[in-house]
Amino acid sequence: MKEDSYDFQEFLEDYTETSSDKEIRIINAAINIFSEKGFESTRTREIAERAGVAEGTIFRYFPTKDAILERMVPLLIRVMMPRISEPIDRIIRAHEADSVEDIWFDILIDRIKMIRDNGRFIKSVLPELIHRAPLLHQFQTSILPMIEQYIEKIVEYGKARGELDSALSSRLVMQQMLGFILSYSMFGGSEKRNTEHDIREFLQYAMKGWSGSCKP
Amino acid sequence: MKEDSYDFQEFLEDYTETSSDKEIRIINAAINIFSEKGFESTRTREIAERAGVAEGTIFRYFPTKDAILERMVPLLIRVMMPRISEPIDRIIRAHEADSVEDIWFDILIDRIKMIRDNGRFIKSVLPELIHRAPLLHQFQTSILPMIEQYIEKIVEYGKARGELDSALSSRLVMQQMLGFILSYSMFGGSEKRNTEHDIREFLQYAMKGWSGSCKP
DNA sequence: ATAATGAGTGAGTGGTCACTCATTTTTCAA
DNA sequence: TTGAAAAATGAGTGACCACTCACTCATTAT
Repeated sequence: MKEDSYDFQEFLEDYTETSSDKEIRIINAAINIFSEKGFESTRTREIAERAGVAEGTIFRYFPTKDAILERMVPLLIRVMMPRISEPIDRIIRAHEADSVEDIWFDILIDRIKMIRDNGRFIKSVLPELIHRAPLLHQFQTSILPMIEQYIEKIVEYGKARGELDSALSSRLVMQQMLGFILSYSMFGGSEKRNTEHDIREFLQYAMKGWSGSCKP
Repeated sequence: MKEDSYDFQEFLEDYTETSSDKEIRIINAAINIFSEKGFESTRTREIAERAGVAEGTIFRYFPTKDAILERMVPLLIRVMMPRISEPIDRIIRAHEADSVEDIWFDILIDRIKMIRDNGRFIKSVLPELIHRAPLLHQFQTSILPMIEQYIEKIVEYGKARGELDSALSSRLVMQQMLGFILSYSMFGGSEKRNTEHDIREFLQYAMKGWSGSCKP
């Protein structure tokens, strides 16, 4: 039942514009407890205790308990955005050097690492969005189109290099990539597997299917 | 905010051994409200109202509110089990007739249909398992090995027919299949897409990658 | 030295909610 | 028809919890 606490302190300082130490301590505590027991089962008293502040202090920074969660969503978006755009931008920089397979390898490694590193943060926010349509919508409309757009870029790049079938739709590729990341993070990653090997294996079969030419 | 109610009445009568009409009406109401607002935000009063019974009646059949959820998990397992085993058994019956691709097509069609048909049921139970390790474990240990075992069977069958690469691991196939179903149900299925076409498209590329021989 | 400020506090409050139980209604065997 | 047991009821209850507010006190301004 008892899990260790993770410290997002420094991390949060980079992503919030607040200078208040207390506010960050409150969010930090909330992330940890939400991820353990979920939003509804978490008591504001508990957040205060773990943050080392008085319960009243929470309500100086957040009008309601709900507001803590609402504040986390844009924060999660801000954390994920650069983790999505940076690797793709790396590709554009090293444009002609790499094969599409190598590009995807780097992206998948990075994405699975991100989910592991920020697992607690993601687990504290995402499950609560299921029954909160406005927050879910906020999240989806800022993250999904961005991913879509970047995947499209890579697919076009791969087609231009002749590495991908010209009829291949980027929607299908996105589906496959999201699917792999999802199922790997949910089921595959729990055991001590060799992630790099698993990704290579997945990509070799996927690329063979997606390639225009046939190299057996 | 307001969603229609679905009636699992008949459906539940097949899967519970209870003969009590009231108990089924309570579970039916609980499924609907849990799926709309989540377990913690649901009031027992509300369940009673929608079930058309008094609040006290709930506690004649369930010692606590938690027990309603706990009762749902084996129920969900019982619903999913035959939906997983039946299509595979169909394959074994029509053993030499179909190609692996056609078999998988039927399975994916069936699985995505199942998620759509039982979406409300699944949505009412699964999100609550995230922070309830014992229930999650109960669910995982009864569903996952079964899927694993059946996928393995099909992969062996495909290898024997020479349709699949002999080095292909069934773990990878399961990951891909789960991934497709997950991401399709979460993101792809919301728009009015042609599901059969999408599945065919996915399978054609996947099979091309997984095949031992090379037929361009 | 004194006053003003406001972040911080935590006991208190009003409302909510899961669960109880005394009472009423239904069931059904004799 | 009757009466005893079982089922159903819903007002009541105590515990709990998000949020409030009167007060403290360190810091800054005068």
